[in-house]
Amino acid sequence: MKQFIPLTDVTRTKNATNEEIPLQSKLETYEAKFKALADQKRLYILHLLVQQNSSCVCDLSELIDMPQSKLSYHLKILLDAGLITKETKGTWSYYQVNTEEINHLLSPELCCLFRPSCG
Amino acid sequence: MKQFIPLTDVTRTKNATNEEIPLQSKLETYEAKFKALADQKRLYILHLLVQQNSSCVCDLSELIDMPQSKLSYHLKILLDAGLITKETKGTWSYYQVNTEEINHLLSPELCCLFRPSCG
DNA sequence: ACAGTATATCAAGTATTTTTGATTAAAGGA
DNA sequence: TCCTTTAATCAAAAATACTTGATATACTGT
Repeated sequence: MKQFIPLTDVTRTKNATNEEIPLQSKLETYEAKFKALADQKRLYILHLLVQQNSSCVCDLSELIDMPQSKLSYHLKILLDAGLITKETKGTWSYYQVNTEEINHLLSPELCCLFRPSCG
Repeated sequence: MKQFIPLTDVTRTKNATNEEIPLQSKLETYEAKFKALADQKRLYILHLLVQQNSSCVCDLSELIDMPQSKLSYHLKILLDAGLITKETKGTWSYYQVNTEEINHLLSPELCCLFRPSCG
């Protein structure tokens, strides 16, 4: 599995050990993040997750009317891209939007789509 | 071909005729835009375009070392998503980044990747 | 221990996207 | 006019991504 690199580390242009991050690896990271966003179903999952604040797969599965295996597949893509986080409690997996990451990536007006209050 | 809808019309939540834009059609628009960004080659093309300010296909083709037909294919995807604009002069097609659209879509720090000066 | 629930993963099939090389059309210059 | 350049499009092949249904694992409650 591809390792999740936080956006802050990419936009800063230098990583923790003060080395320049080459353009190529920046583009790879962005590609993965935009790929994760490049799907209506996943955008809708993000939208639902924000409104629920935190939700397990089975609850989401009913909200979005999507078979469990399909939902897990899409959640994994969002997770690997660092756009959501996962916390496991017993057999349940609770997913949450990684707001900080979304804010680093998207414009304020677009982030709005992923906030509880506004449309 | 899918019609380009400016982001402003989507984030405003109402269109010109004051009708609510349903979530579904917003998500469709975003999906198209993120799909266009979800590719290393296209991100690099955007990056080059910003630095050149304006460039024709043949010049870009040398900069990026990519066959012409492939480049035209990717440029069309960016164009259809409204992320770049095209101006034809004789046999030449000059492409340019649609800065306004990029600014509406991406965070200020990310937009930085698509500005002449910074990284 | 047993039955039931939650979720991840797998393999196969399907669909979509990308690449490639060729062709076409339109414009410029000798 | 004829040759060259520019760039869009096309069709086929190759590569990716998504869907589906089944299976496996781990936990819950009785």
